[in-house]
Amino acid sequence: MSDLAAALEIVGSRWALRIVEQLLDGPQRYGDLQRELGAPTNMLAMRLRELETAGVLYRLPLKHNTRAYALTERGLALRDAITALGRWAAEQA
Amino acid sequence: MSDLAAALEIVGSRWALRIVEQLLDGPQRYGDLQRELGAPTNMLAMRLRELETAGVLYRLPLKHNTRAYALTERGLALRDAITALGRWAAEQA
DNA sequence: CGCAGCACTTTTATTTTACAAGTATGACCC
DNA sequence: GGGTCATACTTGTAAAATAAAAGTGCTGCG
Repeated sequence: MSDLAAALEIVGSRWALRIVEQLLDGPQRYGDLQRELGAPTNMLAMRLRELETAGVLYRLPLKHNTRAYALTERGLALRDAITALGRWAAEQA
Repeated sequence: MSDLAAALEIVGSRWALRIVEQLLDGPQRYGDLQRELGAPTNMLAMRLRELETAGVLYRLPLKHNTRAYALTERGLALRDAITALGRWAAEQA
């Protein structure tokens, strides 16, 4: 399996990269992500679980029963790829 | 819609980026892509059609009834994003 | 004409995603 | 200490994307 294929196994599903992009601005809570992305809530929950076990992000406990999601170093390392894709879309003819 | 979301609309489906990656090595025929990628043939046909209308690749007629698929300039511009993703997967801990 | 290779299409099953509604937990208020 | 509220999910079901397998339509060749 090529490197690209390996990457897509982790962040190739529909919302994964968008979640990471959102978290590049800093840790955010579940409801914030949901509002910003407009992702279905069950998809968001599933992706967050997958990305957590993949070591891309982690849960950051806050007060009460709330928590925030934050990128690990491995998650932050996706910045280059995300900006590259964003730039590509932006440089439309 | 963010730039990233726009990019994923075009190359966010499961095989799209892998097809482009394969074509970065130069134009290839349908059967070659199929063998290299191991993609289902109906998916391959559908993605090629979509990527063609998106201006990422074009059909290059060869002899007989055969043709090759080649990247447009817009397709070639995806190289940065693809290598960034590949590098990310390769730098695993 | 019959056959073989290539580039697909069609059909059907399985998985993924979307949409809507419901549940669990704890804080806050009285 | 019971009711209400916000947050973070889960559950159930429908729609869509993907996978797997077989079939179709061209050439060109002998």
